[in-house]
Amino acid sequence: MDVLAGLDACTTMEPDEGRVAAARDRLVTPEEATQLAELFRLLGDPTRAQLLYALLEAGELCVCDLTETVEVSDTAVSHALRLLRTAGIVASRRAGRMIYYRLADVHVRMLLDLSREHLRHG
Amino acid sequence: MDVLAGLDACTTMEPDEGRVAAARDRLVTPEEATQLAELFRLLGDPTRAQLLYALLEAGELCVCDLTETVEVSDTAVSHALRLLRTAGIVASRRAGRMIYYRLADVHVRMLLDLSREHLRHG
DNA sequence: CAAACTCCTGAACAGGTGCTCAAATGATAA
DNA sequence: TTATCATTTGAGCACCTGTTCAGGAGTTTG
Repeated sequence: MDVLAGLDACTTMEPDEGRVAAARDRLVTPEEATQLAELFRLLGDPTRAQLLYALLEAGELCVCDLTETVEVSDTAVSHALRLLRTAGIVASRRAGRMIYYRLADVHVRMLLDLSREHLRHG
Repeated sequence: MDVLAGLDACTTMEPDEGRVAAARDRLVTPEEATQLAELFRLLGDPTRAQLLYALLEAGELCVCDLTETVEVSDTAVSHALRLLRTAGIVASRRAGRMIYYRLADVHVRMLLDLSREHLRHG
């Protein structure tokens, strides 16, 4: 594989506005990388990951249901959910004295789904 | 949205081997969730994330090039790369006294790519 | 009202993480 | 060989993280 394959392309092709724009879109600044790391960091804990995959399967679960899916106290689950909620990874809804959590958006679902595929067929 | 939408389906439809098998494939055990968390944890550090996105853009880079993309010492970069290499996230190749690193497989590239999209259009 | 239930908050602490420094390894050049 | 370059390794340490415990807040039930 050519070490500089991507960078050498300009010696064999004329500049192209479309490709240039696409390359600029691909660039990730240190600030963006840090934001992405923050997202991954939140997914990168066994307790939180189990909660998220439980929500991926069930759609929506209350804290007491989620507590049964992991081996920690309900307090630890609550702390974990607060981190995920603050980061916009999950959303919550009150119904009586129970609070139901769900994955916040389709991107999070795709991320969890793709990662599961990576684990099994990577 | 119905809280138990997924679970109630069996009251309105006959069992279906295809759907049952698909549901079983979707289930993530605590052990799998923990493995996935380990993957996310490794992506969840600003230094490592910057290195990975640099590799995503450039294809292949030596340690000295990678050191220029982050604000830490070459030693810290080496420690970070060892973690990623041990986990099978990056692969390395020696050429003279330089060692070139690249992303290990297409799944990692897709994961980084999808996450970048999440950050920008989520 | 009080009791019961679900969930959240703050404090404290053991354990883990990522950094730098100093030293070592492997490879090329003089 | 000796010197130099690129990278790795191990030690030490400041900082961060996730947990439990104790207590509080909001909601329904008797």
